[in-house]
Amino acid sequence: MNVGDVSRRTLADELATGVVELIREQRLEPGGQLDTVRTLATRFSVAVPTMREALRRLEAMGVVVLRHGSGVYVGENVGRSVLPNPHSPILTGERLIDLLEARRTIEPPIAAMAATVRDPDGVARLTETLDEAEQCLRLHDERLWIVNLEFHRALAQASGNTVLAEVVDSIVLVHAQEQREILRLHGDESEDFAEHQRIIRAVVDGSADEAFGATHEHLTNVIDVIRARNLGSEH
Amino acid sequence: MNVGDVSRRTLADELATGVVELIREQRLEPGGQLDTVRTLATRFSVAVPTMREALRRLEAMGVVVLRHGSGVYVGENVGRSVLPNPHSPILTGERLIDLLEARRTIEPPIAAMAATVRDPDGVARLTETLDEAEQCLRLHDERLWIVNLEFHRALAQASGNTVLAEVVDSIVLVHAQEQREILRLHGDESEDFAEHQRIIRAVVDGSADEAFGATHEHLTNVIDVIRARNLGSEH
DNA sequence: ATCACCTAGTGATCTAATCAATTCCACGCC
DNA sequence: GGCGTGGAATTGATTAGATCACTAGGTGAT
Repeated sequence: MNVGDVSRRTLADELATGVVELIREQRLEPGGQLDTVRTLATRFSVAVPTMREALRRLEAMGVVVLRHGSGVYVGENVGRSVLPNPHSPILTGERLIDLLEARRTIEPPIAAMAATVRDPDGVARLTETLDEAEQCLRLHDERLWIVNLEFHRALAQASGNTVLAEVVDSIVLVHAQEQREILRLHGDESEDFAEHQRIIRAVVDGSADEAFGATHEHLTNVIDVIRARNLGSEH
Repeated sequence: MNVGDVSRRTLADELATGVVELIREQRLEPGGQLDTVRTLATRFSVAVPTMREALRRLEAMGVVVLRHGSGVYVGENVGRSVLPNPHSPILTGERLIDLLEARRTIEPPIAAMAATVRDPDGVARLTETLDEAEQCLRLHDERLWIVNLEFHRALAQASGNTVLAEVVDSIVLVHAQEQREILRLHGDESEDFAEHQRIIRAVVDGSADEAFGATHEHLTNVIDVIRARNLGSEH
């Protein structure tokens, strides 16, 4: 996205924009159904493969979903500003540290906001992920790493700031495998869980400073573990 | 991107992944040329329109660029984790405040990092945007808002953290028009410029606290202006 | 050396057909 | 009457083939 770019746009690009505008005019929400590919092609006076190219663009952004045999639907990302790149390379070394340090920069103030706002739904969702994590711990369920991702996403949503929520969502999801590996390297799931508990308690108590500190400390611990491991693996 | 999603993938989706892997195998950098669409289709044993659909997906992410009459090239976003959604809705009201508050959360620590790191190239680029902004001010060049965007992007890059740089880049670019309107509503370009100057001076001086404070104050000022304007326009 | 023109290569779009998945409806059985 | 199954219709997915539009490189003329 180049602000001053005046290069010629393809028809597929124009059509993608046109479809998004149609979604907006029809006030369709995520999950809502659009016209069929063939009807959209007729509507915009183009061939079906051309409309398909446009829809593939939108599909890549999660703005639409094409269901074989069913139709075209509005995707969850239609209102989003920031997206994860599903083709992002696996982060290692310094890039992985960058990721964690970025999270350590962004997530503590998010936790403080969540403690300040104390939205009942946000808090409920947070507590829910904690319950799920506890169950995974008890049952030695390897889905724990997924539940941990959900915890961080829920925390960001509990901040009440949609842009920050999208940012954390994007970072956490696009590097889900890395997060999985990080939990493995951490080696102490119970301690990780306890740190999440401490963060939630601070949010529930409305203690913004404690929430900030707990989150910062939690992510610092993670960074330290990964740093030590990286140094180890490079000898 | 749903971590646990096991639904059937389309061929276009598989091909998109295949092309990205090819880019990686061939160690192509942004700007590097891939095989032609027809050759790629042959290589992956699919029809040309199917390969085109896959490439449209990748084009939407900025991972490839299709140049009419020339060929297929690797795009700038090939290594990125976080992307702006070019079809994002224009933010207004509370969503716009969310955007600004997100920036106020993320950018002050970024400025502090930039002051700590004090990378010569980063600082040079920052100073460059300041010179450009000064020129725009002097000549009453309306491109000032673009240069201001560049300032914030350069600041994020000067932090040395690639993930944070991508996040700021995404936020700032996807909502470029809103930023333009914000500068207009601000009404005092010279003051805005002076605040940017103060931030850069702090970075150059290696004063992390001052950089943090100056950035925080700058964005708080912007938020206050927009808040007052929003309250005004809703009566 | 530079500019203009032409050709070949390559992306862009179209037409038309067939294949594959989903949904809906009708019929039969319990 | 309700439920289950099968088939038809609808809709997305992919293919094959053709034509159009743009770019890059090479050659010839000035």
